Amino acid sequence: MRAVQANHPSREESPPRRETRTTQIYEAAARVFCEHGFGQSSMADVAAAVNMTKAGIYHHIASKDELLFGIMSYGMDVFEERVLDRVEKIRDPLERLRATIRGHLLLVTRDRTKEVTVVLNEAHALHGDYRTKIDRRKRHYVRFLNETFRELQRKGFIREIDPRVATFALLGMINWTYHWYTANGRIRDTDLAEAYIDLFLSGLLSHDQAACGENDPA
Amino acid sequence: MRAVQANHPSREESPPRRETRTTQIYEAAARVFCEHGFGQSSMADVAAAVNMTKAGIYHHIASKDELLFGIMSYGMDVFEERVLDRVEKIRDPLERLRATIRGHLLLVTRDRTKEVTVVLNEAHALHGDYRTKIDRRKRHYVRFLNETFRELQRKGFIREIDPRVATFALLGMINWTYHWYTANGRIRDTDLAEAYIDLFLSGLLSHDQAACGENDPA
DNA sequence: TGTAACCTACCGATCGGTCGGTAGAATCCA
DNA sequence: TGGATTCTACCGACCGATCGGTAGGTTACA
Repeated sequence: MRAVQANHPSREESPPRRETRTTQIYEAAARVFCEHGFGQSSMADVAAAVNMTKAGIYHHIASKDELLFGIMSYGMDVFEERVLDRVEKIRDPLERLRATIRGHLLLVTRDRTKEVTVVLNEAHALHGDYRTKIDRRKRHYVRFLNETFRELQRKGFIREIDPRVATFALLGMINWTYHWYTANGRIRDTDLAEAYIDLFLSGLLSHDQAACGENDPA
Repeated sequence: MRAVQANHPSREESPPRRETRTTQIYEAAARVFCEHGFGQSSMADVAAAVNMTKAGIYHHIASKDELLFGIMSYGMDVFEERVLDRVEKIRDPLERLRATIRGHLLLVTRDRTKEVTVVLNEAHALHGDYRTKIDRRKRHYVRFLNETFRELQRKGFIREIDPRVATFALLGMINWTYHWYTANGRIRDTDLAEAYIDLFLSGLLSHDQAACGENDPA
Protein backbone atom coordinates (compact mmCIF):
# COMPACT_ATOMS: atom_id res chain seq x y z
CA MET A 1 0.00 0.00 0.00
CA ARG A 2 2.15 2.77 1.35
CA ALA A 3 5.50 1.48 0.32
CA VAL A 4 5.78 2.87 -3.18
CA GLN A 5 7.36 6.18 -2.42
CA ALA A 6 7.62 6.04 1.34
CA ASN A 7 9.96 3.11 1.58
CA HIS A 8 12.30 3.39 -1.32
CA PRO A 9 15.46 5.31 -0.53
CA SER A 10 15.08 8.97 -1.36
CA ARG A 11 17.54 10.85 -3.52
CA GLU A 12 18.70 13.49 -1.13
CA GLU A 13 20.70 11.13 1.06
CA SER A 14 24.34 10.61 0.15
CA PRO A 15 26.24 7.47 -1.01
CA PRO A 16 26.50 5.62 2.32
CA ARG A 17 22.98 4.28 2.12
CA ARG A 18 21.23 3.90 5.46
CA GLU A 19 21.25 0.20 6.24
CA THR A 20 17.63 -0.54 6.97
CA ARG A 21 16.00 -3.91 6.56
CA THR A 22 14.25 -2.59 3.50
CA THR A 23 17.50 -1.65 1.80
CA GLN A 24 18.90 -5.08 2.66
CA ILE A 25 15.95 -6.62 0.87
CA TYR A 26 16.51 -4.36 -2.12
CA GLU A 27 20.15 -5.32 -2.30
CA ALA A 28 19.52 -9.03 -1.95
CA ALA A 29 16.69 -8.93 -4.48
CA ALA A 30 18.93 -7.08 -6.91
CA ARG A 31 21.53 -9.83 -6.58
CA VAL A 32 18.92 -12.55 -7.09
CA PHE A 33 17.27 -10.84 -10.07
CA CYS A 34 20.70 -10.23 -11.53
CA GLU A 35 21.73 -13.85 -11.32
CA HIS A 36 18.55 -15.62 -12.42
CA GLY A 37 16.48 -12.89 -14.05
CA PHE A 38 13.35 -11.26 -12.67
CA GLY A 39 10.88 -13.71 -14.19
CA GLN A 40 12.82 -16.76 -13.05
CA SER A 41 13.20 -15.53 -9.46
CA SER A 42 10.48 -16.20 -6.90
CA MET A 43 9.76 -14.10 -3.87
CA ALA A 44 10.77 -17.10 -1.80
CA ASP A 45 14.22 -16.91 -3.43
CA VAL A 46 14.46 -13.26 -2.47
CA ALA A 47 13.32 -14.02 1.07
CA ALA A 48 15.89 -16.79 1.43
CA ALA A 49 18.62 -14.41 0.30
CA VAL A 50 17.93 -12.17 3.31
CA ASN A 51 17.27 -15.08 5.68
CA MET A 52 13.60 -14.31 6.09
CA THR A 53 10.31 -15.84 5.12
CA LYS A 54 8.27 -14.68 2.19
CA ALA A 55 5.64 -13.18 4.48
CA GLY A 56 8.35 -11.39 6.38
CA ILE A 57 9.57 -9.38 3.42
CA TYR A 58 6.00 -8.44 2.50
CA HIS A 59 6.02 -6.41 5.68
CA HIS A 60 8.53 -4.14 3.95
CA ILE A 61 7.46 -4.15 0.32
CA ALA A 62 4.10 -3.98 -1.42
CA SER A 63 4.52 -6.33 -4.39
CA LYS A 64 7.06 -8.01 -6.61
CA ASP A 65 6.59 -5.36 -9.29
CA GLU A 66 7.04 -2.57 -6.81
CA LEU A 67 10.19 -4.26 -5.58
CA LEU A 68 11.62 -4.29 -9.09
CA PHE A 69 10.66 -0.67 -9.56
CA GLY A 70 12.26 0.23 -6.24
CA ILE A 71 15.47 -1.49 -7.25
CA MET A 72 15.58 0.30 -10.57
CA SER A 73 14.75 3.63 -8.99
CA TYR A 74 17.62 3.18 -6.61
CA GLY A 75 19.87 2.16 -9.51
CA MET A 76 18.96 5.36 -11.30
CA ASP A 77 19.45 7.35 -8.09
CA VAL A 78 22.96 6.02 -7.77
CA PHE A 79 23.75 6.67 -11.41
CA GLU A 80 22.49 10.22 -11.35
CA GLU A 81 24.07 11.03 -8.02
CA ARG A 82 27.45 9.55 -8.73
CA VAL A 83 27.74 10.24 -12.46
CA LEU A 84 25.18 12.36 -14.25
CA ASP A 85 24.70 15.15 -11.71
CA ARG A 86 28.45 15.65 -11.48
CA VAL A 87 29.40 15.58 -15.14
CA GLU A 88 26.52 17.82 -16.19
CA LYS A 89 28.32 20.66 -14.43
CA ILE A 90 31.50 20.29 -16.48
CA ARG A 91 31.83 23.13 -18.96
CA ASP A 92 34.40 21.77 -21.40
CA PRO A 93 32.44 19.29 -23.54
CA LEU A 94 35.44 17.08 -24.26
CA GLU A 95 36.36 16.78 -20.61
CA ARG A 96 32.68 16.28 -19.82
CA LEU A 97 32.53 13.35 -22.22
CA ARG A 98 35.68 11.79 -20.78
CA ALA A 99 34.36 12.10 -17.25
CA THR A 100 31.04 10.59 -18.30
CA ILE A 101 32.64 7.55 -19.88
CA ARG A 102 34.89 7.06 -16.87
CA GLY A 103 32.11 7.50 -14.30
CA HIS A 104 29.51 5.41 -16.09
CA LEU A 105 31.89 2.55 -16.79
CA LEU A 106 33.27 2.38 -13.28
CA LEU A 107 29.74 2.31 -11.91
CA VAL A 108 28.94 -0.76 -14.01
CA THR A 109 32.20 -2.60 -13.35
CA ARG A 110 32.47 -1.97 -9.63
CA ASP A 111 29.85 -4.53 -8.76
CA ARG A 112 28.80 -3.03 -5.45
CA THR A 113 25.51 -1.93 -6.88
CA LYS A 114 23.74 -4.71 -8.70
CA GLU A 115 20.79 -2.37 -8.89
CA VAL A 116 22.40 -0.62 -11.85
CA THR A 117 22.72 -3.89 -13.69
CA VAL A 118 19.07 -4.71 -13.05
CA VAL A 119 18.13 -1.44 -14.72
CA LEU A 120 19.95 -2.57 -17.84
CA ASN A 121 18.83 -6.19 -17.80
CA GLU A 122 15.17 -6.13 -16.84
CA ALA A 123 13.83 -3.08 -18.64
CA HIS A 124 11.12 -5.09 -20.36
CA ALA A 125 9.85 -6.58 -17.09
CA LEU A 126 8.47 -3.24 -15.92
CA HIS A 127 5.04 -2.09 -17.01
CA GLY A 128 2.73 0.89 -16.97
CA ASP A 129 3.60 3.80 -14.74
CA TYR A 130 6.72 2.14 -13.41
CA ARG A 131 8.09 1.66 -16.91
CA THR A 132 7.27 5.21 -17.89
CA LYS A 133 9.05 6.70 -14.89
CA ILE A 134 12.28 4.76 -15.40
CA ASP A 135 12.23 5.37 -19.15
CA ARG A 136 11.92 9.09 -18.60
CA ARG A 137 15.07 9.16 -16.49
CA LYS A 138 16.94 7.05 -19.03
CA ARG A 139 15.87 9.36 -21.81
CA HIS A 140 17.23 12.32 -19.92
CA TYR A 141 20.66 10.71 -19.98
CA VAL A 142 20.38 9.92 -23.68
CA ARG A 143 19.45 13.52 -24.38
CA PHE A 144 22.41 14.70 -22.33
CA LEU A 145 24.78 12.57 -24.41
CA ASN A 146 23.17 13.68 -27.66
CA GLU A 147 23.53 17.30 -26.64
CA THR A 148 27.17 16.84 -25.66
CA PHE A 149 27.97 15.32 -29.04
CA ARG A 150 26.17 18.13 -30.79
CA GLU A 151 28.17 20.69 -28.85
CA LEU A 152 31.42 18.90 -29.62
CA GLN A 153 30.47 19.02 -33.26
CA ARG A 154 29.57 22.71 -33.21
CA LYS A 155 32.94 23.51 -31.70
CA GLY A 156 34.76 21.37 -34.22
CA PHE A 157 36.17 18.86 -31.78
CA ILE A 158 34.60 15.88 -33.47
CA ARG A 159 33.82 15.12 -37.04
CA GLU A 160 30.46 14.81 -38.68
CA ILE A 161 28.47 11.93 -37.31
CA ASP A 162 24.85 11.44 -36.28
CA PRO A 163 24.84 12.24 -32.53
CA ARG A 164 22.35 9.45 -31.89
CA VAL A 165 24.68 6.93 -33.47
CA ALA A 166 27.54 8.12 -31.30
CA THR A 167 25.32 8.05 -28.23
CA PHE A 168 24.12 4.50 -28.68
CA ALA A 169 27.50 3.22 -29.76
CA LEU A 170 28.94 4.59 -26.53
CA LEU A 171 26.10 3.26 -24.38
CA GLY A 172 26.53 -0.16 -25.98
CA MET A 173 30.26 -0.27 -25.32
CA ILE A 174 29.79 0.67 -21.69
CA ASN A 175 26.60 -1.14 -20.75
CA TRP A 176 27.64 -4.39 -22.41
CA THR A 177 30.55 -4.78 -20.00
CA TYR A 178 28.33 -6.34 -17.35
CA HIS A 179 28.03 -9.35 -19.67
CA TRP A 180 31.72 -10.17 -19.54
CA TYR A 181 33.71 -8.05 -17.09
CA THR A 182 34.83 -9.69 -13.85
CA ALA A 183 36.39 -7.51 -11.18
CA ASN A 184 39.09 -10.02 -10.29
CA GLY A 185 40.14 -10.72 -13.87
CA ARG A 186 43.28 -9.50 -15.59
CA ILE A 187 41.87 -6.18 -16.75
CA ARG A 188 41.76 -3.39 -14.17
CA ASP A 189 38.59 -1.35 -14.39
CA THR A 190 40.45 1.95 -14.33
CA ASP A 191 42.57 0.77 -17.25
CA LEU A 192 39.45 -0.30 -19.07
CA ALA A 193 37.92 3.14 -18.59
CA GLU A 194 40.94 4.90 -20.08
CA ALA A 195 41.11 2.38 -22.92
CA TYR A 196 37.45 2.98 -23.75
CA ILE A 197 37.91 6.75 -23.68
CA ASP A 198 40.87 6.40 -25.99
CA LEU A 199 39.17 3.92 -28.28
CA PHE A 200 35.99 5.91 -28.59
CA LEU A 201 37.73 9.20 -29.23
CA SER A 202 40.66 8.14 -31.38
CA GLY A 203 39.55 4.86 -32.91
CA LEU A 204 41.54 1.76 -33.53
CA LEU A 205 43.74 2.57 -36.50
CA SER A 206 47.35 3.51 -36.03
CA HIS A 207 48.00 7.20 -36.22
CA ASP A 208 51.36 6.73 -37.89
CA GLN A 209 50.08 8.18 -41.12
CA ALA A 210 48.75 11.31 -39.40
CA ALA A 211 50.99 14.38 -39.69
CA CYS A 212 51.98 14.96 -36.09
CA GLY A 213 52.45 11.40 -34.88
CA GLU A 214 50.96 9.98 -31.78
CA ASN A 215 51.18 11.57 -28.39
CA ASP A 216 50.63 8.62 -26.12
CA PRO A 217 53.84 6.67 -25.47
CA ALA A 218 52.64 3.20 -24.57
CA MET B 1 11.73 -37.93 -25.77
CA ARG B 2 13.26 -37.78 -29.18
CA ALA B 3 12.81 -34.12 -29.89
CA VAL B 4 16.09 -32.72 -28.61
CA GLN B 5 18.22 -33.18 -31.66
CA ALA B 6 15.74 -34.69 -34.07
CA ASN B 7 13.44 -31.70 -34.27
CA HIS B 8 15.67 -28.68 -34.22
CA PRO B 9 16.67 -27.44 -37.65
CA SER B 10 19.98 -28.86 -38.79
CA ARG B 11 22.82 -26.69 -40.01
CA GLU B 12 23.34 -28.07 -43.47
CA GLU B 13 20.10 -26.68 -44.87
CA SER B 14 20.32 -23.22 -46.40
CA PRO B 15 18.68 -19.90 -45.38
CA PRO B 16 15.14 -20.58 -46.63
CA ARG B 17 14.17 -22.60 -43.60
CA ARG B 18 11.69 -25.38 -44.26
CA GLU B 19 8.36 -24.18 -42.95
CA THR B 20 7.29 -26.99 -40.68
CA ARG B 21 4.96 -26.63 -37.74
CA THR B 22 7.96 -26.98 -35.45
CA THR B 23 9.77 -24.06 -37.01
CA GLN B 24 6.59 -21.99 -36.77
CA ILE B 25 6.56 -22.71 -33.04
CA TYR B 26 10.22 -21.73 -32.76
CA GLU B 27 9.61 -18.45 -34.54
CA ALA B 28 6.54 -17.58 -32.52
CA ALA B 29 8.24 -18.54 -29.27
CA ALA B 30 11.23 -16.38 -30.18
CA ARG B 31 8.92 -13.43 -30.70
CA VAL B 32 7.15 -14.04 -27.39
CA PHE B 33 10.37 -14.55 -25.42
CA CYS B 34 11.79 -11.46 -27.05
CA GLU B 35 8.89 -9.28 -26.07
CA HIS B 36 8.21 -10.45 -22.51
CA GLY B 37 11.35 -12.36 -21.56
CA PHE B 38 11.70 -16.11 -21.16
CA GLY B 39 10.79 -16.22 -17.48
CA GLN B 40 7.73 -14.04 -17.90
CA SER B 41 6.36 -16.04 -20.84
CA SER B 42 4.20 -19.10 -20.25
CA MET B 43 3.88 -22.03 -22.59
CA ALA B 44 0.24 -21.03 -22.98
CA ASP B 45 1.43 -17.68 -24.34
CA VAL B 46 3.62 -19.48 -26.85
CA ALA B 47 0.77 -21.78 -27.81
CA ALA B 48 -1.60 -18.86 -28.32
CA ALA B 49 0.95 -17.20 -30.60
CA VAL B 50 0.72 -20.15 -33.01
CA ASN B 51 -3.03 -20.66 -32.52
CA MET B 52 -2.67 -23.98 -30.79
CA THR B 53 -3.23 -25.39 -27.35
CA LYS B 54 -0.47 -25.99 -24.88
CA ALA B 55 -0.85 -29.74 -25.26
CA GLY B 56 -0.60 -29.33 -29.00
CA ILE B 57 2.82 -27.75 -29.00
CA TYR B 58 4.15 -30.39 -26.63
CA HIS B 59 3.70 -32.79 -29.50
CA HIS B 60 6.53 -30.92 -31.23
CA ILE B 61 8.84 -29.95 -28.40
CA ALA B 62 10.08 -31.73 -25.31
CA SER B 63 10.18 -28.97 -22.71
CA LYS B 64 10.31 -25.23 -22.24
CA ASP B 65 14.06 -25.38 -21.69
CA GLU B 66 14.59 -27.41 -24.80
CA LEU B 67 12.52 -24.91 -26.72
CA LEU B 68 14.77 -22.08 -25.56
CA PHE B 69 17.85 -24.08 -26.47
CA GLY B 70 16.41 -24.86 -29.88
CA ILE B 71 15.75 -21.19 -30.51
CA MET B 72 19.26 -20.21 -29.49
CA SER B 73 20.83 -23.00 -31.54
CA TYR B 74 18.97 -21.77 -34.56
CA GLY B 75 20.06 -18.20 -33.78
CA MET B 76 23.68 -19.35 -33.70
CA ASP B 77 23.16 -21.36 -36.88
CA VAL B 78 21.97 -18.25 -38.67
CA PHE B 79 24.81 -16.14 -37.32
CA GLU B 80 27.50 -18.61 -38.30
CA GLU B 81 26.00 -19.35 -41.67
CA ARG B 82 25.36 -15.77 -42.69
CA VAL B 83 28.27 -14.03 -40.97
CA LEU B 84 31.03 -15.98 -39.29
CA ASP B 85 31.57 -18.74 -41.87
CA ARG B 86 31.85 -16.17 -44.63
CA VAL B 87 34.14 -13.62 -43.01
CA GLU B 88 36.52 -16.24 -41.63
CA LYS B 89 37.62 -16.87 -45.20
CA ILE B 90 38.67 -13.27 -45.82
CA ARG B 91 42.46 -12.97 -45.92
CA ASP B 92 42.99 -9.24 -45.43
CA PRO B 93 42.40 -8.67 -41.70
CA LEU B 94 41.17 -5.11 -42.10
CA GLU B 95 38.64 -6.06 -44.74
CA ARG B 96 37.72 -9.08 -42.62
CA LEU B 97 36.97 -6.82 -39.67
CA ARG B 98 34.89 -4.45 -41.77
CA ALA B 99 32.86 -7.32 -43.21
CA THR B 100 32.33 -8.75 -39.73
CA ILE B 101 30.99 -5.49 -38.32
CA ARG B 102 28.75 -5.04 -41.34
CA GLY B 103 27.42 -8.60 -41.31
CA HIS B 104 26.91 -8.88 -37.58
CA LEU B 105 25.17 -5.53 -37.28
CA LEU B 106 22.83 -6.11 -40.18
CA LEU B 107 21.86 -9.47 -38.73
CA VAL B 108 20.82 -7.80 -35.47
CA THR B 109 19.01 -4.86 -37.06
CA ARG B 110 17.16 -6.74 -39.74
CA ASP B 111 14.62 -8.17 -37.37
CA ARG B 112 13.61 -11.17 -39.42
CA THR B 113 15.23 -13.52 -36.96
CA LYS B 114 14.25 -12.79 -33.39
CA GLU B 115 16.17 -15.94 -32.52
CA VAL B 116 19.42 -13.98 -32.64
CA THR B 117 18.08 -11.47 -30.15
CA VAL B 118 17.02 -14.26 -27.80
CA VAL B 119 20.60 -15.52 -27.81
CA LEU B 120 21.73 -12.11 -26.57
CA ASN B 121 18.93 -11.50 -24.12
CA GLU B 122 18.34 -14.80 -22.36
CA ALA B 123 21.82 -16.21 -21.94
CA HIS B 124 21.38 -16.63 -18.19
CA ALA B 125 18.13 -18.58 -18.60
CA LEU B 126 19.94 -21.59 -20.04
CA HIS B 127 21.52 -24.16 -17.77
CA GLY B 128 23.76 -27.18 -17.76
CA ASP B 129 24.57 -28.81 -21.05
CA TYR B 130 22.45 -26.39 -23.04
CA ARG B 131 24.33 -23.44 -21.60
CA THR B 132 27.70 -25.05 -22.23
CA LYS B 133 26.92 -25.75 -25.87
CA ILE B 134 25.79 -22.23 -26.68
CA ASP B 135 28.64 -20.68 -24.73
CA ARG B 136 31.17 -22.72 -26.68
CA ARG B 137 29.87 -21.35 -29.97
CA LYS B 138 29.89 -17.82 -28.63
CA ARG B 139 33.45 -18.23 -27.40
CA HIS B 140 34.54 -19.32 -30.85
CA TYR B 141 33.39 -15.99 -32.19
CA VAL B 142 35.13 -14.07 -29.42
CA ARG B 143 38.35 -15.92 -30.17
CA PHE B 144 37.98 -15.13 -33.86
CA LEU B 145 37.69 -11.42 -33.07
CA ASN B 146 40.60 -11.52 -30.63
CA GLU B 147 42.73 -13.22 -33.24
CA THR B 148 41.80 -10.71 -35.90
CA PHE B 149 42.79 -7.81 -33.65
CA ARG B 150 46.07 -9.50 -32.83
CA GLU B 151 46.82 -9.95 -36.50
CA LEU B 152 45.97 -6.33 -37.23
CA GLN B 153 48.36 -5.35 -34.48
CA ARG B 154 51.17 -7.57 -35.75
CA LYS B 155 50.87 -6.02 -39.18
CA GLY B 156 50.82 -2.50 -37.78
CA PHE B 157 47.35 -1.57 -38.93
CA ILE B 158 46.09 -0.75 -35.47
CA ARG B 159 47.78 0.68 -32.44
CA GLU B 160 48.55 -1.03 -29.19
CA ILE B 161 45.43 -2.04 -27.34
CA ASP B 162 44.35 -5.13 -25.43
CA PRO B 163 42.60 -7.28 -28.06
CA ARG B 164 40.02 -8.37 -25.51
CA VAL B 165 39.08 -4.78 -24.81
CA ALA B 166 38.66 -4.10 -28.51
CA THR B 167 36.63 -7.27 -28.91
CA PHE B 168 34.16 -6.54 -26.16
CA ALA B 169 33.89 -2.87 -27.03
CA LEU B 170 32.92 -3.90 -30.54
CA LEU B 171 30.49 -6.59 -29.38
CA GLY B 172 28.88 -4.09 -27.04
CA MET B 173 28.39 -1.48 -29.75
CA ILE B 174 26.82 -3.99 -32.09
CA ASN B 175 24.79 -6.16 -29.75
CA TRP B 176 23.35 -3.22 -27.84
CA THR B 177 21.54 -2.00 -30.96
CA TYR B 178 18.65 -4.37 -30.37
CA HIS B 179 17.78 -2.23 -27.34
CA TRP B 180 17.11 0.88 -29.35
CA TYR B 181 17.21 0.36 -33.12
CA THR B 182 13.89 0.30 -34.99
CA ALA B 183 13.91 -0.69 -38.63
CA ASN B 184 11.42 2.00 -39.64
CA GLY B 185 13.16 4.83 -37.83
CA ARG B 186 15.21 7.59 -39.39
CA ILE B 187 18.51 5.71 -39.42
CA ARG B 188 19.04 3.25 -42.25
CA ASP B 189 20.72 0.05 -41.09
CA THR B 190 23.25 0.12 -43.91
CA ASP B 191 24.21 3.68 -42.94
CA LEU B 192 24.51 2.58 -39.33
CA ALA B 193 26.85 -0.23 -40.33
CA GLU B 194 29.19 2.10 -42.20
CA ALA B 195 29.03 4.64 -39.37
CA TYR B 196 30.00 1.97 -36.84
CA ILE B 197 32.87 0.77 -39.01
CA ASP B 198 34.09 4.32 -39.34
CA LEU B 199 33.61 5.14 -35.67
CA PHE B 200 35.32 2.02 -34.44
CA LEU B 201 38.29 2.31 -36.76
CA SER B 202 38.86 6.07 -36.79
CA GLY B 203 37.26 7.28 -33.57
CA LEU B 204 35.25 10.36 -32.96
CA LEU B 205 37.77 13.19 -32.94
CA SER B 206 38.33 15.37 -35.94
CA HIS B 207 41.43 14.16 -37.71
CA ASP B 208 43.20 17.49 -37.57
CA GLN B 209 42.93 17.28 -33.79
CA ALA B 210 43.35 13.60 -33.21
CA ALA B 211 47.09 13.36 -33.53
CA CYS B 212 48.49 16.80 -32.75
CA GLY B 213 45.81 18.17 -30.45
CA GLU B 214 46.36 18.85 -26.80
CA ASN B 215 48.16 16.34 -24.66
CA ASP B 216 46.03 14.44 -22.27
CA PRO B 217 45.62 16.66 -19.19
CA ALA B 218 45.58 13.74 -16.81
C1' DT C 1 1.31 -1.80 26.73
C1' DG C 2 1.89 -0.57 22.20
C1' DT C 3 4.07 -1.23 17.94
C1' DA C 4 7.30 -2.80 14.49
C1' DA C 5 9.15 -6.95 12.85
C1' DC C 6 8.54 -11.33 11.76
C1' DC C 7 6.51 -15.94 11.86
C1' DT C 8 3.35 -20.27 10.55
C1' DA C 9 -0.13 -21.58 7.82
C1' DC C 10 -2.67 -20.99 4.15
C1' DC C 11 -5.20 -19.01 -0.22
C1' DG C 12 -6.64 -18.97 -5.26
C1' DA C 13 -4.31 -18.77 -9.54
C1' DT C 14 -1.15 -20.21 -12.64
C1' DC C 15 2.77 -22.81 -13.86
C1' DG C 16 5.10 -26.67 -16.87
C1' DG C 17 3.73 -30.82 -18.30
C1' DT C 18 0.74 -35.21 -19.16
C1' DC C 19 -3.31 -37.98 -19.98
C1' DG C 20 -6.68 -40.40 -22.91
C1' DG C 21 -8.72 -39.67 -26.91
C1' DT C 22 -9.79 -38.33 -31.96
C1' DA C 23 -10.08 -36.47 -36.87
C1' DG C 24 -8.10 -37.28 -41.00
C1' DA C 25 -4.49 -38.40 -44.10
C1' DA C 26 -1.30 -42.08 -45.45
C1' DT C 27 -0.19 -46.86 -45.85
C1' DC C 28 -0.92 -51.66 -46.26
C1' DC C 29 -2.88 -55.88 -47.80
C1' DA C 30 -6.29 -58.72 -50.24
C1' DT D 1 -10.57 -51.01 -55.17
C1' DG D 2 -11.67 -50.90 -50.56
C1' DG D 3 -11.63 -51.99 -45.91
C1' DA D 4 -8.40 -52.41 -42.02
C1' DT D 5 -4.53 -50.41 -39.90
C1' DT D 6 -1.28 -47.06 -38.62
C1' DC D 7 0.47 -42.54 -38.02
C1' DT D 8 0.54 -37.46 -37.45
C1' DA D 9 -1.21 -33.63 -35.40
C1' DC D 10 -3.85 -31.95 -32.27
C1' DC D 11 -7.31 -31.12 -28.27
C1' DG D 12 -9.96 -30.83 -23.58
C1' DA D 13 -9.29 -32.04 -19.13
C1' DC D 14 -6.44 -32.58 -15.74
C1' DC D 15 -2.04 -33.22 -12.52
C1' DG D 16 1.19 -31.89 -8.74
C1' DA D 17 4.02 -28.06 -7.83
C1' DT D 18 4.81 -23.50 -7.30
C1' DC D 19 3.50 -18.88 -7.83
C1' DG D 20 2.47 -14.03 -5.63
C1' DG D 21 0.21 -12.69 -1.84
C1' DT D 22 -2.49 -12.68 2.83
C1' DA D 23 -4.60 -13.58 7.58
C1' DG D 24 -3.63 -13.75 12.01
C1' DG D 25 -0.72 -14.92 15.74
C1' DT D 26 3.96 -14.39 18.24
C1' DT D 27 8.10 -12.10 19.65
C1' DA D 28 11.27 -8.28 20.90
C1' DC D 29 11.85 -4.01 22.30
C1' DA D 30 10.44 0.86 23.66
